[in-house]
Parts: sequence; structure tokens; C-alpha cells
Amino acid sequence: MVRQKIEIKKIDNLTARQVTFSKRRKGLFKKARELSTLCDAEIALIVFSASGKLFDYSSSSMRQLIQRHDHQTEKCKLLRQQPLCIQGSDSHGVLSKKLMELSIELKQLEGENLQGLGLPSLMKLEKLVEGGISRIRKTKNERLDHEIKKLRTRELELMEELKKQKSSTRNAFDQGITPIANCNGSDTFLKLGLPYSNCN
Amino acid sequence: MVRQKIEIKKIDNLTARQVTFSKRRKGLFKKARELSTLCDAEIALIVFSASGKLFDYSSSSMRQLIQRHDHQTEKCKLLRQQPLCIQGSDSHGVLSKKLMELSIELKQLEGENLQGLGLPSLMKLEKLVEGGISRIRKTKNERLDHEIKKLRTRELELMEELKKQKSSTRNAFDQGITPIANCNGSDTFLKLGLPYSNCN
DNA sequence: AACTATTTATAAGA
DNA sequence: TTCTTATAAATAGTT
Repeated sequence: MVRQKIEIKKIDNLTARQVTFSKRRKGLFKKARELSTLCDAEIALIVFSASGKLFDYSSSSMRQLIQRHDHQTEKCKLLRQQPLCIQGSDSHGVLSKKLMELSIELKQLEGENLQGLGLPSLMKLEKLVEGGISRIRKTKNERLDHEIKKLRTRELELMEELKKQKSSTRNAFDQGITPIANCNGSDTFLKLGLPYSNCN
Repeated sequence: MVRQKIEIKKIDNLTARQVTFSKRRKGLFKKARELSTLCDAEIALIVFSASGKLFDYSSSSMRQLIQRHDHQTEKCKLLRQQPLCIQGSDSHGVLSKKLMELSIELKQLEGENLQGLGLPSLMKLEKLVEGGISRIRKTKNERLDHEIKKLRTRELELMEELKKQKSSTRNAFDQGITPIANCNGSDTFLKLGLPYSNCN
């Protein structure tokens, strides 16, 4: 790319490779920071050198970004990382302390770091999370309900339009077509949200 | 950086910001790929646009890279156990920001403040919390198992002692008393932990 | 680590 | 969005 254009393949010479790694790594991190700043993007960048040294950057919280990535990638498995690492801090340690408490609580809600808890705490936690999931499901189902209603309305509109066309033109659509929106009860979506409390 | 040098701060104009995001993102990913190839480095790159769209790259397995990163960062866990080792001031509001992020996440895991979330996010959240509760239940049941085993052992010990006393003193405990520890199977606690995945 | 000739990236405009 | 192009930025090879 400079004195001479180079081919993008592994650099044979160790020294040259190390030098290039150092230069380009710096460039890459700079570009990442710039993109984040300019475009209000959230960025996480993890680089391991060939020798295993770690370099990383994240525009906000690395663990939050990774979690968000896991969510998006549908792989929200059990492989979650440690509670947030704090670099700076406030003078009275109040925020740090609060932050740590929250991190721990969060991990525990996700079912991690439970070893320090006794049976009573575990039962309380279970109740809390049960409440949470039922609210999440409720909201999800409201959203589903809304979507389905919208689709049914749209379907009826389209049927109406078809019918008009049919009566005015007597065209090939002259067969009987009925909307599915009225075929089953209005509660299909509720079946997706049966509480599981009776399964415990 | 071209027709005119630009300042690295958030681009005001939405359209310009989107265009720049698209261009620079492409450039960033290219640089990441090149660095990985040229220098035999392991790289993970996660980018969320301001509108929440995910773009990612990893030179090998994203999961492995993240795990490796977590492992390297594990020393943070030790820091966490000494809350007062942190001093200085939160001049940039970084802590406050993280605190807020965490609070929101926590609330959402508890099934609160869900209004801003779309259907896909809600489903992912539900999955996450389901994973959490199953881990909480598993730990709780292990704890219960342990408690029950201890109690049974203790009961048998007491019965043994009673029997000894009975045979030696022929006292008022001369009625038939049998331990309950052997009355039901050893798996009572397992019934509390039935997976609920078939209840959805 | 510094230099610098070139390549590459990209801001603005179309 | 995509292309064009002038110019800024990055960087390969050298010192």
C-alpha cells in the first residue's frame, strides 16, 4: 500500500509482521474510535496478536455490547462474561459500589454467580425472575396481538378491494375466496403466552 | 478526511451521517480482515449502527474470541472483591452512564420498562430470562438436595441413638417409630426442577 | 522510531 | 444508493 503495494497474505518475516501489526493495529483502533464518534455507533473491537497479547476497545461497555451481540445473534447462551470491569471511578466510591452491586444482581438474574446465595435468596430470586418473565411475555403477547390485528385488518381491506374488482369486472377472480381472519377465534395469540406457572 | 478535513465529532446531518457510517464501516471491516490475514491475529469486531443494526466480523469463532477475552479480563473479578481500591473522580460521567445502562438492563430483566422494545428484542429477552431461571432453579435444587441429604443423615443418626437408648433403658419411647427418610424415593427434589420448556 | 513515496480511504458532489 | 474525484490519511519499505 505504499512504497510498494503488498499482497494481503500472511507476512513471512517475523519482524516485518510484528512491525506491521503494531502500525495497522493502531490504525484500526483509530478508525474504530472515529466511526463510533462520527456516526454515533456502538463498537467493540477485540484483537489478539499472534503471540496472544490482548488489545481491545469498546465505545461503551464491552460486556453490554457483547450481550447485545449475543441477543442479536440468537445465541444468548450461558456463556456470559464477568460483571463489568470498572476503570475510572467517582471520588466517594458511591457509584462504583452501586455499579458493582448492580452488576452482581444482574448476573444473578441471568442465573450466574449463584454460588454465594443461600436457599432463601435463591427462592426469592426465582420468584423475581418468574415475575419478570411473565411481564416480558405479557408485553410480547400484546405486541403479537397488535401485529395480528393489523394483519387481519389489512387482509379484510384487501378482500374488500378484491370483491369490488370482482363485481365490477367479473374477471378470473370469480371464485369464492374467504378471509382467514374470521376463521379461528380471536385468541390465537393467547395460546403462545400460556403462563408456565402450572408446570413447576 | 478528503475534499475537506473533517473534525472527529458526531455528524449533525442524518443523511451525511448514514452515508459516512456506511463508507467507514466498510473501510473498518476491510482493515480488520487485512490485519488478521497479514499478521496472523485473531480479531472480533462488533458494530451497532445508531439505529441498532448489527454488523460483525471475526477472524475465527466469535464465541471463542469472546470467551478468550473474558478469560483475559477475569482479573476484573478480583478487583470487584475490593470495592474500595478505586479512587479518583468520575469526571466524564462514565460511571453514571454505565450505571444507567445497567439499571435499564436490570429493569428489563425484571420485566419492567419494556415499552421501548420490539417483538424480536422481547423474544430474545424472554429466552435470556428463561436461561437465567433454569440456572437459578438448578442451583436452588442442588441446595435443596444437599439440605435434604443432610437432614436424612441426621434423622438416621437420631433414630440410631433412640434405638440404643430404647434397648438399654426400656423407657417410654417403646412405641414403633420409623424414619421417614426411607419412605419416599430419593428424587423428591428433582420434581421441583422439571424443565418448563414444554409449557410454552 | 522517523521518514517519505505511494497506496488507500474517503468527503463532497453528482 | 452508487460513482467520481480531489485530497487526507495510512502505511511499506527504508534509514
